[in-house]
Amino acid sequence: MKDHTDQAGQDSSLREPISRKEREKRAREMEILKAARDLFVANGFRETTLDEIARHAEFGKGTIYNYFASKEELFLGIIDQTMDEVLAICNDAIAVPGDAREKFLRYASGVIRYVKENGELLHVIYHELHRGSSTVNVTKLREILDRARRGWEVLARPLTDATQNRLAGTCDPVQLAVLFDGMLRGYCFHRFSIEGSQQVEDYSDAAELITSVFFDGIAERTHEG
Amino acid sequence: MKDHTDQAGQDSSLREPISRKEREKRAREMEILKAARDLFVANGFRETTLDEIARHAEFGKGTIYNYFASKEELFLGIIDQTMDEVLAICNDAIAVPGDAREKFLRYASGVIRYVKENGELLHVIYHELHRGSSTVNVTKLREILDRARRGWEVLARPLTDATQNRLAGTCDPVQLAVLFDGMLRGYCFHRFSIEGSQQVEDYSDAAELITSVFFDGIAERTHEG
Amino acid sequence: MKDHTDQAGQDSSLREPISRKEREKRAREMEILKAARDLFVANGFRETTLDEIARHAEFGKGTIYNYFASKEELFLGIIDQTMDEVLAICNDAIAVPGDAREKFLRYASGVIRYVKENGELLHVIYHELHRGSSTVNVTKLREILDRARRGWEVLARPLTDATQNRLAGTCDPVQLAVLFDGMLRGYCFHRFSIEGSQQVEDYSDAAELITSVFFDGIAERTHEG
Amino acid sequence: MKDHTDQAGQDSSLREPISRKEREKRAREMEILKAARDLFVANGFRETTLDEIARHAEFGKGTIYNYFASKEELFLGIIDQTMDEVLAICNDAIAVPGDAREKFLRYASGVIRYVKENGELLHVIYHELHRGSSTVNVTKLREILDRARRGWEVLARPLTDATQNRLAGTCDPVQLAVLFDGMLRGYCFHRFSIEGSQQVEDYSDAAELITSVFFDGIAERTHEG
DNA sequence: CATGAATGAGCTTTCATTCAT
DNA sequence: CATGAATGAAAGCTCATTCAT
Repeated sequence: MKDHTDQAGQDSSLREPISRKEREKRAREMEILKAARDLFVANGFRETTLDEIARHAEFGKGTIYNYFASKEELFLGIIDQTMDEVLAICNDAIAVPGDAREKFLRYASGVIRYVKENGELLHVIYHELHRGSSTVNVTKLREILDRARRGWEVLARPLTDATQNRLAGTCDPVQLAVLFDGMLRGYCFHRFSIEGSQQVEDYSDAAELITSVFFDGIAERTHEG
Repeated sequence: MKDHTDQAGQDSSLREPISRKEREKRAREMEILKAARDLFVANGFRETTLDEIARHAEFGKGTIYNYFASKEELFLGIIDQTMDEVLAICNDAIAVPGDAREKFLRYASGVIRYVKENGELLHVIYHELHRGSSTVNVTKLREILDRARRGWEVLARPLTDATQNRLAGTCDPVQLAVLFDGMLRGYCFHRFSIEGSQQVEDYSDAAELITSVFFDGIAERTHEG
Repeated sequence: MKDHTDQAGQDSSLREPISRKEREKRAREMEILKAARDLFVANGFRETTLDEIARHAEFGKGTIYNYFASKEELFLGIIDQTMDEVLAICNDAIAVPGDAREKFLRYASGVIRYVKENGELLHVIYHELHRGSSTVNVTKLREILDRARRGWEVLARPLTDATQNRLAGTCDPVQLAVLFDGMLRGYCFHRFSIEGSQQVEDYSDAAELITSVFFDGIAERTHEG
Repeated sequence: MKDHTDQAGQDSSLREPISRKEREKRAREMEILKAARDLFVANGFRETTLDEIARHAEFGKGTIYNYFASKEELFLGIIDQTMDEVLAICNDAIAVPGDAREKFLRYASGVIRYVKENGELLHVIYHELHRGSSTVNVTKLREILDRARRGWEVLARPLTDATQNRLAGTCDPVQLAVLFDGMLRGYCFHRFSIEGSQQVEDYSDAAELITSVFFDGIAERTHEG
């Protein structure tokens, strides 16, 4: 049995040849990222000290530097993580069977749930991204922005079809995806930050509303019938 | 005659009791605000130092403190200014004759122009507001958020009318205003920050697009006719 | 005639050759000294700002500099004043008819009253004097210390007489004056600063006690009779 | 045997559970206190900068803050030290066999030696204490003053006995201790600060003189015999 | 002369980063 | 590798002094 387990371990290691050491290293890296993320979300990037991160991650301060070359790199690691997660939401949404409306509905509820759980992480990230912080590797920054763009491109895909989007051909579908995203983020910021409603409510209504406004608009259809 | 002159003097002094000194003081205060605003927009609040502000404003560091009790107060001064300006855009938009669509179109182009000129000032402000930076006077903070809300309420007014908004009665018009604002800010962030297109283009197209999406949605009207 | 007038002027100048302007100047100087003294006593020298002094003296800050070249000079002015007052107490005491004990009793009550009225002024002065503050003109400092010494010398005078002081000849009378002064200042510091008894009490008891200890000691006279 | 050794090890660790690290930490803390004390004595508390302290202690500025939360805390640490040392002088004096005179003689020479070695530390401390610097924790301040009082109470103890003190019953013995202390401090201030005689002289003469004045007074005993 | 706005050197304190253990 | 004490550059802020009015 023991051998078998080992072999199983080896099998998986054939795909990802990760030794125990390597696995532990990754695990510790994740723990650090988790701790830092919590604090960045709660207090912002500049406002969070490495002492706090180390204490919260239950590691020595020096250890953090064995995993991330600087506080900035640590932040970039979090952005990487986040970008992956957001991209996953996009891909998940796009995989939903049905028309664009259903895919966007899924995206909307995915994002709202994510913001509810991760707070202003996206806000903090965009804030830091925006100010091309002098120290950040410009290459790295471009790469991150590219990944953000990729999310919108994924969302834009169903909108290229004229049956899904009456504006197809007249305007950039990515643009439209950006607008949808804007509504979502506007909604989240208003609801979670300004109004601060933290009670666990159903937010599928909100997702429905936003999707409905996006696809149908709010105007009375006077010309119908 | 003497009385008359005196009274005339008093009359004008009632309207403009502002001495040259006072005027110069105000002017310098505006210069400082302008310099600080530039830097806050470019680099964020925390990342801007008072030395930089002083240098950029071409004043001594101490002078800044003669006008604003702290860096925080200076920032609050900028927020005040900004809130006034944004509220002015709202009121200007609402005063446009015609239906809600025309008012929102005006608001959209107003905001886009404002962001083009002032950069991500709003973004920076919301970022700081949100984190309720410990030192900020809580009363002051609430007051600022109230003023933000007031802007949305102004915008929401034309949406309370069912002829303007098919959703009137089913959802909060302020919510809708927030969504519209979200699209606008999403658009601006995408265009000015991410893509960084700074060339002076016409952005009435963008305003039209956003307004159109908001009122008519992007869906094909298959059921028409 | 001119000479004469001048001389008369000089003569009277010893009494009052002082023009209105000069008189007003002196008066303003005194006002500034008074205001500064109040604040130095209350808060110490370093802790008192020139803004406070100007406000309390009801003069512009620049005006202070027309009368005193620096904050330090202002402080030296106060020291001058104080030294004069303390020397006056010494001289007043020494002029009392009777033996040394009566003179010292008068000195003691004079000092206690002075400290009661002027608070820790002497303490503040000695504190600043002691640390040969780098900026203080060394000549000025020596001069001040000389004046302090002069006070003790005045007090020491009646102690040079062997009928007044059994130790005359064996120890320096100035030393003894210093010890008496030490008791006085120890008493005042303890009573006014440590215990903080501010109620207007009679302090002739204290003066009597101190004088009595100084002249008679506290030991039981077992060998009397 | 093993247990025994272990236990022995534990026993000694109970008495001295101080690791090398801990010992070194204490040693560095002492070094910082020593450096700060030197400078505070020489220049006063307000006039000493943390840069100077760091330089004189041969530590980085930040290191000081690893040991003391603020300049104020550092000063309080010094006060603690000093109060302990002064109290030790009191207790040592009181433990001397013999009558009050012998105890006070010991106290006098102890204080003179202490002041000679530590300069006007006490003067600086009292100066700061008195002005109840706004930031100082009031509780801490009261505690310090209580400790000062305790020293006087210790000294006052032998004076409660009527055979030692002809004034017992008529005046507070603590008061008398304060007067003795005043003479001592007056003497030290005069000798070490004003006159600045730094040569290593014998000062038992001074202690004798002060004690003699305190117990016997300086008056000629005309009524004797 | 009186004034007080402007000034910048200098203060205390924080914190990302290094490195000896 | 993990650690956290040591570090000093850099931050926000104060205030004695100057000088144009």
